[in-house]
Amino acid sequence: MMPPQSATNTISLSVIKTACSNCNLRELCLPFGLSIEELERLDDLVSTRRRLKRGEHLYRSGVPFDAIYAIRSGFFKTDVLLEDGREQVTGFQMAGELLGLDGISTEHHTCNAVALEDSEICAIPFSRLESLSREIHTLQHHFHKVMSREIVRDHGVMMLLGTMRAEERLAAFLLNLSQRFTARGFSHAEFYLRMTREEIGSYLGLKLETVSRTFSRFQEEGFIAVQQKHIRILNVAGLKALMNHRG
Amino acid sequence: MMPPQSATNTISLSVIKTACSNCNLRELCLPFGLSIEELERLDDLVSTRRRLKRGEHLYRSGVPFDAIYAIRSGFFKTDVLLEDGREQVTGFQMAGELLGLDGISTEHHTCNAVALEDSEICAIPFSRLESLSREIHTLQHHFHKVMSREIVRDHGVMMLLGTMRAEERLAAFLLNLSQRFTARGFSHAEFYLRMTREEIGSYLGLKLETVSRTFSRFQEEGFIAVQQKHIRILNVAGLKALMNHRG
DNA sequence: CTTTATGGTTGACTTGGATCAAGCTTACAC
DNA sequence: GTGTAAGCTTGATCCAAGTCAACCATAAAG
Repeated sequence: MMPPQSATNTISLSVIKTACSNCNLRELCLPFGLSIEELERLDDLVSTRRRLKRGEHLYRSGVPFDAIYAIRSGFFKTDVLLEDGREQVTGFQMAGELLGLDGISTEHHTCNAVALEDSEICAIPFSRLESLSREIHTLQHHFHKVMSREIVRDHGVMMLLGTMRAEERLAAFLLNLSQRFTARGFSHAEFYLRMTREEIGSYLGLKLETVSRTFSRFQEEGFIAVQQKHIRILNVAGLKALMNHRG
Repeated sequence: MMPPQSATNTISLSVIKTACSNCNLRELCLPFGLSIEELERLDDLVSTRRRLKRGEHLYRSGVPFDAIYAIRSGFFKTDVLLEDGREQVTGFQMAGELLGLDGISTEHHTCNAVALEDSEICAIPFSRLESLSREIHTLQHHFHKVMSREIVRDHGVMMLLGTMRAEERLAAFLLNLSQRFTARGFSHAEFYLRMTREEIGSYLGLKLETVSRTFSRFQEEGFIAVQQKHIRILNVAGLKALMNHRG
């Protein structure tokens, strides 16, 4: 499906709806901290919108890089594939988060980004982002913070994969999702998983059976209620306690 | 030990030696791709040098961030600690590589950086780096590439921790070190490990005994010769082959 | 030189999570 | 509706890596 083409009499409304300055995610996304005038300059840059169906790739490993992407709605995974077919999911991204930072390094994307539900993204041409951030200090600094935050997040994943047991990994995963849904105004205690057990397993360095069994165990112990992809967190403290218990 | 204080008659020599423009690591480090004039502007910024003894911290998790650091000589590890004492080594860094990018996000460092041998670093005040990269496009772009490269590296570590077996992890680790030593003009086949088996294990998500046993197995199979921290790689192809064999 | 501490190796045994396998649930295509 | 495929759950078994323990190597301190 193509982005809606505006008829002449509706252009202004459509433009307003597309702009960063009117996006309700702006405090989570790249515009964070910008003034009104600065925001308007960013609007010029973020002109391209694109809708993706569930299962569609936003980009694939190896393709030339020229833009980063802000998620306007929907849910994505990024993954890296080894030659022998093994997959590592490197992250799950939701509204307001940026995709594509991996491509700056070599000017080619180094992972795949796949929509896990129907989604909408804003493309931000990278060379234009660099020019603009040479002019707008706040934008420059915020962009640096976003990249750095990604590095810090990655360290957290390394910690998880390197030192935690299956229960701890899954508890950390659920608490992280919960916290991010909350930041977006959704319930912290109830949500639908957009990814399969296999994708969760790949992200957490576990097999899908282990993910499934661990969910069941959490349910037996009253920490959560699971029904396929529907999760209710019943005992946040319990999940947190799981994580600081032994190595 | 303090950095050498120059007497008046030796200042110019000392300054020349300290400058990026005369640093033999410049093609591996931040100055990559800069013109002579641009390099000289970077020199003004990278004024502070610091020596660290083996075991000394360059920074600690939690301390305010104000500079990133280029390694001029030596060897570092970065690690993250969990409250219960578990450690995850997030990387090993050598000459020409940057440390401290994790601190930009929250304006506080989020990991520890420790010298694994006597080392020397150049401190680059971050706000001045941002100003200068608003003026020098090449510097800005290269800095973005360096941050992005770190993200890509982290994805590689996730792949390693999430999907590889002990043998594959250790082979990947040795090949990575070898390749980085080569890029610095050292032998690709013979080097001293600066870190303990425990630190290797922490980085690779293995226990020190497993690291030790896997080294021994590699030796039995003729891939390497190990004597404590001294490593000779005898069969690069063999190590590479280990990695693409099954999941 | 000897002592001591830190780090490395190796062996015996255990275990958490993988593997293999069967059956179940849900959603969608026809 | 019914059939089918994809995804999830659960059980039985296995094995790679962890744990526990003893001993060895090297380097620094006295």
